[in-house]
Amino acid sequence: MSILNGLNSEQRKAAEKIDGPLLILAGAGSGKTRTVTYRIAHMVLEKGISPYKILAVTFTNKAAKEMRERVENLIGLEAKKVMVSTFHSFGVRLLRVYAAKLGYDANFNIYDADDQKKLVGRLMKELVVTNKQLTPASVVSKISKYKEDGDEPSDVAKEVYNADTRVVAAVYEKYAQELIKNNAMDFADLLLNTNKLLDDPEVLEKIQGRYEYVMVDEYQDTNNIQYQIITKIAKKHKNICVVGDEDQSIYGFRGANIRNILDFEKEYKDAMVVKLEQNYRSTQNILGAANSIIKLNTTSRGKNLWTEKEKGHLIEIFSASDGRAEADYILQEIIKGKNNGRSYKDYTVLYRTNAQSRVFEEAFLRHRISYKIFGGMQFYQRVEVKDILSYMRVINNPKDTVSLFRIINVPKRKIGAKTIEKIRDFADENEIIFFEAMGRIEETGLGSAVKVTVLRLYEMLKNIMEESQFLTASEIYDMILEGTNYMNYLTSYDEKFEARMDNVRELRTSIQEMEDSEQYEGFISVGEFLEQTALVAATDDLEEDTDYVKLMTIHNSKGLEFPIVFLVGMEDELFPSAKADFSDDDLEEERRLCYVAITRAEEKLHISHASERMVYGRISYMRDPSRFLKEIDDRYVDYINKAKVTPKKKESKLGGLNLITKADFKVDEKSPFKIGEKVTHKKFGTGIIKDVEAGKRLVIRFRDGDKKLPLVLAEKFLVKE
DNA sequence: TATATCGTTGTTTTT
DNA sequence: CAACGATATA
Repeated sequence: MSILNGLNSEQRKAAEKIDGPLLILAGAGSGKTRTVTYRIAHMVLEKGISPYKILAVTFTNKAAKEMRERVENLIGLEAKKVMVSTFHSFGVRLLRVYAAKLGYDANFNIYDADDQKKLVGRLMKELVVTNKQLTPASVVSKISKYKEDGDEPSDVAKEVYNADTRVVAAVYEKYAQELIKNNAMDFADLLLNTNKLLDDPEVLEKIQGRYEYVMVDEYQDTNNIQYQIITKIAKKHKNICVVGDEDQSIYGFRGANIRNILDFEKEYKDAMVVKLEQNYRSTQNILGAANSIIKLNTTSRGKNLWTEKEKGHLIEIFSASDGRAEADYILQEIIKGKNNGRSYKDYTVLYRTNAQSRVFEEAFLRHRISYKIFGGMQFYQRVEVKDILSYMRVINNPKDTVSLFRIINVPKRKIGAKTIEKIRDFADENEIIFFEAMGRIEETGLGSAVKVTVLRLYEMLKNIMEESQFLTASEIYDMILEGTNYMNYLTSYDEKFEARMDNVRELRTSIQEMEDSEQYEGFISVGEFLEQTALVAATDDLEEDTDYVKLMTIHNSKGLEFPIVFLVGMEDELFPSAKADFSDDDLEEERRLCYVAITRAEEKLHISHASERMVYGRISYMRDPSRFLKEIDDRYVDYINKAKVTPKKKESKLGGLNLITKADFKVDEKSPFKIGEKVTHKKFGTGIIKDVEAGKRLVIRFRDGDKKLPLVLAEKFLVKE
């Protein structure tokens, strides 16, 4: 009697295939995690494979934790020996061991988007970047793209495409050097450097030798670097099992390459492919609606999701007059449900952008409905929390100037830009790090008052650093708060200081919780704590049993399921996003996102849209219902208050992108390219020609902005679709 | 060097 | 709208 009897025939087929490449195409709600966990259990219990030899990679900590727990339920404590990890934590773990091979110390800090922006901003200032189009954020995003594609600064420098590229290349090069100097890695580095490490024969051999069986979850969302990492590890034994669903690939903007899953069989000719098509989650109507939308995607391989469940409720579509009315409708539905024996925790609100959470938050607050928002402004990113974390980061890694500059004058110590510059110069001259230069402040020739404050800060930090190995993170937190008198500083920060103080206290609680957890048994080093905070994901702390309404973006909802779902803000230019309006690839990704949203619902799905809504603090009028709404087959939906037909007069929307209108489609006979045509560029991807300037230059709207291309070059680099 | 005030700018989506 | 940066003034 095999443990696999708990699976259906297809799931079982997948779970039994242990050796060689395996592709599991797992439709939404088809028992993917069940299959994978049973597969692991089968390997360990029935095939006698050592759990140490198994590596399972997921995208979020929550998914990793769930997988670990479910394997543990099946095989007990042996489960702890299986390496279940996210890509990023797996990378960090390896990088800590082999940091030196890449010129890093083991205690490197991890930079988030905020830190990246700060550093890039600093470098742009140093390089005197005058182009106002290039903001730190935009440059960071370009650099991240390069990294996701595996392009080094030198690769970018070779491709001297235009002035912008040259500037970005220069910043990128400095940025890369600066990261090493600061002993810090950004998110992309965690993967990129892991991948580099695996080029080292010693490391590769060790990893390949250890992990004979590799599994990857959510394979449709792997980027090119993650693909390389997995390919290298699995190369020796070829026991690679990837699980995914091309219809749920929603992270293209972050470098995810849907081709990884689509081309798996080409890459591994002897791969077994198993399709899981029975859905255990949703009713027939919900599945029908989801299927009617996704079949319009050209990247969909086509699958037939089916269920034994009943037809269930029709999908209710509500047309609200404005955003407020939309929130009220949802509020009423929840109150009604609550009176009929449902709980808050049965309800989830899904939206396209984080900003949309606000109006619901206000409604729920007014009516004392308990709720929790996942994602958005993360706890660890708040100013006051980040301040304390920055102190910890300096203590963990004195080379980290991004953190050091952040806190050097917080609380106010009268250390300004001038002083920092002088200390920096001194540090450069003497080839020491900035922090050590602070300790030798006497030699800098700065004014005596400022010297005293700098030295006092240095000594405080140095003190904690020296003891830090023996101190647990909460003790270090206490020393920082005491040493800086931070709470006192907060009282005069702004009118929200009380909430800020609460957050700082909550940080203490979160350290304490980790410290007390089974994993750490009372001691967590400051480095370990920082690592945790850097790698948390929005829904990692989602608790199924707590009775609150959950609110999150559709992206954050992936992999989760909820009894009753409100899919809100279903309007063109919001969903699909206005920024996805110009290319088919983008539109298809938005459609997949819509598919993900619909398939989260188990019993009932509400979809709503509003004809007016506050956007950027102004009211946007006559908003059209989302085109995706029209794509749902009518037999699955119930319009509970059919929208008033609004006159079709397209005004140019405030803020956001102006859509290309008919008036733009004038024809320039001389040019082989016409306005409105779709073109592909090998670097920028698909775009739409917006303008043909005097027959000389094309303005093309690509995914990451408008580009101007001289006709001569255009003929060389552009391919018409 | 700190603070006050004004103007600009942006918002997809995230490990 | 709100967060952030640039500029002026103490």
